[in-house]
Amino acid sequence: MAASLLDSFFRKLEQRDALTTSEHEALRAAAGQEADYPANTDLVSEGDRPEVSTLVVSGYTMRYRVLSNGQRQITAIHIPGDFVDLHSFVLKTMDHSVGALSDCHVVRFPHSGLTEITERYPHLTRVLWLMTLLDSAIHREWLVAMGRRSAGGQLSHLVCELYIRLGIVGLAHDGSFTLPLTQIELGDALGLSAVHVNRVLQELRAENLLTWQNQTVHILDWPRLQERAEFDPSYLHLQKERR
Amino acid sequence: MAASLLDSFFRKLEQRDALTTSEHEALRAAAGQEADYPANTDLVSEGDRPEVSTLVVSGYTMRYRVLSNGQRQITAIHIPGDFVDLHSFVLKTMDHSVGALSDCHVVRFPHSGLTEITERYPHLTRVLWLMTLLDSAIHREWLVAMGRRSAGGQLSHLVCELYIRLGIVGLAHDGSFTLPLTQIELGDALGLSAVHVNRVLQELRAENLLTWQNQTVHILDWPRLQERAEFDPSYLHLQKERR
DNA sequence: CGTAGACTTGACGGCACTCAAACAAGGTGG
DNA sequence: CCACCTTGTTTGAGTGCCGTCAAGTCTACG
Repeated sequence: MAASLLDSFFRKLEQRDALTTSEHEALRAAAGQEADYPANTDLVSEGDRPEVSTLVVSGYTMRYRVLSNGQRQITAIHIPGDFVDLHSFVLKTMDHSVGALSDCHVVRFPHSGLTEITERYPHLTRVLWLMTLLDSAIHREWLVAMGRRSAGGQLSHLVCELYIRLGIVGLAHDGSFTLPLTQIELGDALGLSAVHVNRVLQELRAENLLTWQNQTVHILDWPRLQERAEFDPSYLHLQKERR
Repeated sequence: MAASLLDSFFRKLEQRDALTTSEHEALRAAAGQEADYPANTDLVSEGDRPEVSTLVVSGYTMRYRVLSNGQRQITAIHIPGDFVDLHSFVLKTMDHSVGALSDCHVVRFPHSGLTEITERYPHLTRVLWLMTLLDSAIHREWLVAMGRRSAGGQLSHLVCELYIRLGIVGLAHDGSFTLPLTQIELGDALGLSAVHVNRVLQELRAENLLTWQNQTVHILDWPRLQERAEFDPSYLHLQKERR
């Protein structure tokens, strides 16, 4: 039998806390319909008031906002096991859009079921809360990177972060992982122009830190890449704790 | 009798949802000791594992991280009525520090009491969750501003945001509010150098958009300032909703 | 084999940084 | 009461990172 739909999600959870059997069951019971989205389509749009929250099963997604002059800023990159809009369960209205970077398979959790979890499973509620706070911690780290790191440091930092996050759900091995981003999209995530992204990438390659071809990243020197990025994974809260 | 300790907090909550009397009571019961912090001291430090979460009663605070080269990035500015580290209740370990920008008075909520709220008051739990998600939404907006707005737009945007947030808790009137930030701190929040902050401020003054003296901001032309910032307050989720 | 999308390279310009010094204001001690 | 110091703001000069514009290359695909 194929891996369960929620496998990546459970791996992400179990990295941070232990769930009971009934909590696992409650989550499985709350899962609703599945859906597919081709690359470059929106899963949710700014202004929407979703009645469901969407968990990525496979594929890469992003949160983004577009300014009136057409400029775009990507504020988060999501991977399998991530809820892309769990916050809409509480915030109600989407203040940004979520788009598919690659073809995606997702499963939807009706808000009614999530409400029920908050009524009956306080610990599980805190763990779901935790999932949204991890996103928040990543936002903060991106702010630090954008505001105070060089372009090369910022890009290195993003690679380090994704390598760790993908490793947790089994999508990174031996320094390699898939990353279906064009250089334009990368620029939109880093707040840089595509041209400059290209040049910075070349620098990192020249320093023998990594290669990046065919949507595949190979990290050649993990310790030196971490140094380059001043990467400290504390903000990903990888320890198991009783929440 | 003076205004209650939790007044600003309740105003912030009531802006987004209606609380029952017993929910109000539960929050009041969860409040613990009060404390004072002089300006330029830390309320919480990176790496701490607080047993309490801190609500600002009066004064301004910030969240920040310092890089190895001494550069600092401020990732959030907090005002009265804000929890500065409610997320530590769930995340357990602080991945950044919280400092006082001015003299502050705070009240602490032991995590044990918050746990109890999550066990007995599901709706109130969702409202507390909401408070952390508002911070998250602000983080995203800062990311957009840093990545894709001009320095002048970014600074204008911050002023607009603070004006609205301070208005909710009654600390902004007729376009004016107190903001105890030096230009260095402002630069650390915007990801700019202090020198450049100074020049951008002069531009905004020259455009007759605002004045900024003695830690006091006067907005001279709110509509034009909003335009300059492309400010859309949707991300502050000001509507009252049943959460 | 032609086209579209992504990547790459070059020239040039400007926004924002650094370094440095001058100015303003408040606080302190002689 | 006034030197003196500290902190914050302002101004100037020079530099550089990064953006824009434009063109050319490479690859996938029909």
